[in-house]
Amino acid sequence: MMMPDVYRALGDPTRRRIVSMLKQGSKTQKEIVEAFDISQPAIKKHLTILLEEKIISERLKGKYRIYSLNTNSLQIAYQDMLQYIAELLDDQLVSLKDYVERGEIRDEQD
Amino acid sequence: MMMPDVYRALGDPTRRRIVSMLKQGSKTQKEIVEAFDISQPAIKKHLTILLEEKIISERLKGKYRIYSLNTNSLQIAYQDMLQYIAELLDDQLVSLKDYVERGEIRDEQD
DNA sequence: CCAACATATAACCTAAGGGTTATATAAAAT
DNA sequence: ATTTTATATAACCCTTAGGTTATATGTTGG
Repeated sequence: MMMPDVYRALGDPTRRRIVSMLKQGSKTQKEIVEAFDISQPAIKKHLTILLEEKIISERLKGKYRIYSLNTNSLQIAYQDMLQYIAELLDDQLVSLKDYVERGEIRDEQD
Repeated sequence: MMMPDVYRALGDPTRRRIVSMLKQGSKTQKEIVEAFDISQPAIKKHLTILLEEKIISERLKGKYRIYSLNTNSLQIAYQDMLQYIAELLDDQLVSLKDYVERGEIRDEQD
């Protein structure tokens, strides 16, 4: 089991479309398949990846599989990214300091 | 030339590590290479991709190439992703707004 | 000038990603 | 009980991504 990777999950345009679809509400696999031009197994693979990365969740209803957004994970992903940017900006101040201190004299390394 | 895709740039863990390194300050290619277990050409490829997506920039200093974060672009990149996720979450984002306004996160710069 | 160093580039390998078709399985409908 | 429907799975193809080694190019120090 690996750490959920939102970059992996959302890195593919088809998966982003699926996720966007699910924003409108839960959908069966069949409904999702019909919304795309690609085959059912291909869609299934995308769904599996989204499940693995916890972006969506799945429940059974008879012969149907119903997929919905996992808002919890998305929210966490969102916060992680915000945090990341925040840290970046903070460090940037340090970096500026670093630049001033070390200046252009960078060829005296070893 | 291919479609600029921030997920492409940040989708690879090695590239994210490089970005994290550069958060600490500018580095020569050599310094970056030495921080990883992979070969110089491999690192070079990652740097090229980050350059293409404008996440980093490069300047020459004699025989050295010095890489630094393009803070603005990185920020925009993350904001794009955040925007996407935010749209997915819509109403759920109230608590998040709260979180942001608490001042732990500064998502604007001067 | 020459040797050493930093980087660039070419050629190649392998694994993974995204797609396919064909077929198996499970639930529902007839 | 059979057929239809929804989903799962297997086997395969093609392209790309990420890595390698070997070598060329450019810059600097001795």
